[in-house]
Amino acid sequence: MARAASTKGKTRIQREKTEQILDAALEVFSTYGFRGSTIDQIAAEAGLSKPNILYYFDGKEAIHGVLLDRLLHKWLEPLNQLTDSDDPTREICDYVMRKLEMARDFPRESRLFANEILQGAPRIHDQLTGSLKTLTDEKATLIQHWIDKEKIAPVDPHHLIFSIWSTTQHYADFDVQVQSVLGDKSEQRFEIAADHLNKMFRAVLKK
Amino acid sequence: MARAASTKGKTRIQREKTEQILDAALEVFSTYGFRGSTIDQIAAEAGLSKPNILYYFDGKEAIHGVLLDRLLHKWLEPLNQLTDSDDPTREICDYVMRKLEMARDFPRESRLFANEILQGAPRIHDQLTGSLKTLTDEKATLIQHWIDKEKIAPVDPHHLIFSIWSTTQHYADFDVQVQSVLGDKSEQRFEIAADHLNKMFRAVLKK
DNA sequence: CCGATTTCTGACCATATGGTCAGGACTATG
DNA sequence: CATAGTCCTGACCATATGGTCAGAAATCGG
Repeated sequence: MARAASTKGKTRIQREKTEQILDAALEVFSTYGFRGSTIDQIAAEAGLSKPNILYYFDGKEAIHGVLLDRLLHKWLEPLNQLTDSDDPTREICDYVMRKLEMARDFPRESRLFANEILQGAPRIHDQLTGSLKTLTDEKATLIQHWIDKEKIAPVDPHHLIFSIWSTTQHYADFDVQVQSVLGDKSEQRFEIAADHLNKMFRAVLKK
Repeated sequence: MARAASTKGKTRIQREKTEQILDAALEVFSTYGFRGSTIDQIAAEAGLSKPNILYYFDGKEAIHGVLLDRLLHKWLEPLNQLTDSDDPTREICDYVMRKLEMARDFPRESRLFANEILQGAPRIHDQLTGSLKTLTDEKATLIQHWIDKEKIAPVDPHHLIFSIWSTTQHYADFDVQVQSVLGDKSEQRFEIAADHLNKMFRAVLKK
């Protein structure tokens, strides 16, 4: 256990440096994945020395673990907000917009998650089959209710959710590709994406 | 230059071993990304010694390069097949199905590509802004023609293509997550995905 | 079956990397 | 301003990793 980490967030310096390190680590891990990242890179990004990093955290794995914990919480939040409503289409489209905003505002978190999943999710497999599955099943049931009440068109709820996840996260995870293909029209990519996805999911859900 | 690579694919052994190495490398690189993979891993996967690997290839980078070259060719193929037709909706849905089949049959290639893009596409940036952009622009123009002729509903062609890419590749790149969430219903995931995506894109394109 | 060529290996090297540690520098507090 | 505790560093270590090389082993053509 790193000397400082145990008494978590006690002093001002501890709080500041911890955040500084986590921010740098997010930058590095989200780009190169866990195995492709080095403590030296994180140290350089944070403007600290390697031993200083290891003064605050037990090691590379520990830093990564904290980031994943925070991430998963943040990740489930938008879906959590999906609740029953008189206007299910609007409710679902609002969810799509929240996810797209996350892709725009927190692309590093999205890429960290993508990297982890791509590599087989060795460190978050339990959460995937646990809290993520539970929440997804719950919301899929809600969507099925809407279908049963004939408020939206019949769609497979789980795969609808997959489509929402994939289309929105694409703008974070594959941003390099999106910008390359769009060229000079890249600037407004999120506005146009919002319009497009809104249209698309409305069409899918329309009875 | 590796002694064998220069006289490319001359002898039988060279052809066999080269393929053996590339297959092992695809397995490793697609899982751990370029920086996270080691020659030792590739050697172990291929059942060869490290120096033997380096007898056939100039180094880690060279192996990765060959894989990316092959990948990009394979990647552009399904989109290439998108041509003018009396039934644009069917034409586009066929493309969606081809992409989904690729996600199912060549998940390693999809993940290799995803890893490369996630890490900022340092090695294929030129192809992204070159051949990929050219082809995508061309097909976007075709789609725009269909819209102008009022054969399909008005959609942003580029973002429609992004939606196709993301929804289909999701089943390869995020397969661990998909299976975790679906649980025991994972078995038929590709059949249900095909049905769902078919419905979805038909709804989007319907006038 | 013999010499020439190709294929393969163990031993080795330089560097990178995760991590440790003794002790010095700094800071908050009485 | 003394000092107890916190914070930080240079030097160091063990292992991992990309890559090399001399020569052994296998293969091939005649």
